[in-house]
Amino acid sequence: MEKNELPPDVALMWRLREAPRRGPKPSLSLDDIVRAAIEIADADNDLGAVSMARVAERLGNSTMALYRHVKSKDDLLVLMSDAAIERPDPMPEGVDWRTGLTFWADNVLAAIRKHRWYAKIPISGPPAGPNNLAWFDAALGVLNGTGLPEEAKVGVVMGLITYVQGQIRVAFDLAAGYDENPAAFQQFGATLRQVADPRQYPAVARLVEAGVFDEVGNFEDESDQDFDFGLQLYLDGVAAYIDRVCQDK
Amino acid sequence: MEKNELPPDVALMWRLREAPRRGPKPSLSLDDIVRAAIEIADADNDLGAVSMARVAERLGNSTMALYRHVKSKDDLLVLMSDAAIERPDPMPEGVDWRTGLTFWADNVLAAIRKHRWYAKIPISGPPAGPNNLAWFDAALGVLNGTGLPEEAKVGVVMGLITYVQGQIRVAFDLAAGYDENPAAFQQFGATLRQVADPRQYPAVARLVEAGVFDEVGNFEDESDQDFDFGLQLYLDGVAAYIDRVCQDK
DNA sequence: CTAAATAGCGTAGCAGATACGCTATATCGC
DNA sequence: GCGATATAGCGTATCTGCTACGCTATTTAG
Repeated sequence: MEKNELPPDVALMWRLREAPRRGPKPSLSLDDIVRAAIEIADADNDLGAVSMARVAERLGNSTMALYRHVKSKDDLLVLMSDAAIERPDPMPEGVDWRTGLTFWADNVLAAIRKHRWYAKIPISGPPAGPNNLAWFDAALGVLNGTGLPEEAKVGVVMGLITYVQGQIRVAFDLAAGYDENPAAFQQFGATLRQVADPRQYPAVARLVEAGVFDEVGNFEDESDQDFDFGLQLYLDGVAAYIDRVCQDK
Repeated sequence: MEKNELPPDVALMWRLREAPRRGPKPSLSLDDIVRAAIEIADADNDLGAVSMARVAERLGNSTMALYRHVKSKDDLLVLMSDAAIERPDPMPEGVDWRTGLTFWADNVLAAIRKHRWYAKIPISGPPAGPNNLAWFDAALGVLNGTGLPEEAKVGVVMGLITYVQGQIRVAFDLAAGYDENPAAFQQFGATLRQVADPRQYPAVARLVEAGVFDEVGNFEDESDQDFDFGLQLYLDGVAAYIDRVCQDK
């Protein structure tokens, strides 16, 4: 298996292009481009604000110059997503797996909260970027002490990733919607009250009756609490699973 | 609280526009438009194929005619997403909560698998469409026999929704990527072998050593298995939670 | 010194969303 | 009935954005 058999986009992500020999010195670097794109997305808090023209403008270059460094805009988005999550914070020494995974999950959310547009980037392939891989590695490493077989570790981590990705999609997309139109959220209880016919939606109607939707607290706090509640339920399940597997040994 | 205080997009979704009095008979209906848009997205298996022009063409109308029925394309997307998930299958009689939630989750996945583009539609507000609400209601209803307080039911269901949304994002986005470029997936193991330096990525390197990425089975089957594994872990956690709460009583 | 490879860029084509205003049509109040 | 009025459909035009193509200048291999 040779180096050149790597798919070109992966090679790009790992910065594995062999140094070119002839031609003018590049005035742009891939890192500059990715950084500029991230800055634009951050500044506007909106992935839609990233256009090739705007990225080029920020770098003082022409639009088409970017295409010497990325194959397409989609390419750039993938590079942005790997760059934006950076690296996980170092895991505290000697923590048990449960503390470690909770730390990890909170860490992911904190990293992505800095770049809310992350949720909007299409996942087009396996997570092959260096930063993504570092996160994956960190989560796996936490399970080293558990005695789970490798396959099982992957399953547990995949489940965790799935849950975290769900939170990213649900909570961050919603947060973007909230910024755009807070009224829709504040009216949600009232809307349901009008629209949730108790015959068709008995369980929802009961919630409305119980006033569950009436107090509108801090949006982010609540979604963090919901996330943590669900996460702990999942980890309870993992704990039971570890007991089960290790008992058999 | 009057009917007219509903946000206009919500009113649209619930088809609550009062019958207009004057003007020509509409030759287009909102339902036609939404149905046509869904058919296009399904046929191309790609949300990007849905353009206002193409939807109009399929209906034999001009592009701009659509704008008499939807405010914007984003509006149309939201309507599509609520319409596409239809209603949940009726819950089998007398099932326990665990069977019920598993049934529900599998049901969601099956419903969305018919419309893979669903994952790409931005969530811009609380899930206020009639079909979405029906799903929410169904999941809540399953927990009726458990004795959990209303707030706790919401938490459990929100966690489940989060996990399911994660699966939708991860698995379905990946499936789309797979269709586009299967090679990237088949090479994934080999790619990691080259790129996963054991010093930087010890846990991943161990997986590679163990050959976890070597056999490439059926993509959808595997992702279903992963989903179910994680789901059962979560439900184990819910079971423990229910025990805890009901013991206190 | 010449050939080859490469960086940047100007132009242009194409697709897509949608604002605006026009025309025809149906209904309301009289 | 009859005008006033609101509404449906649509043609045109504008604006934004991605990117193919080809030119020029630059650098280095041989």
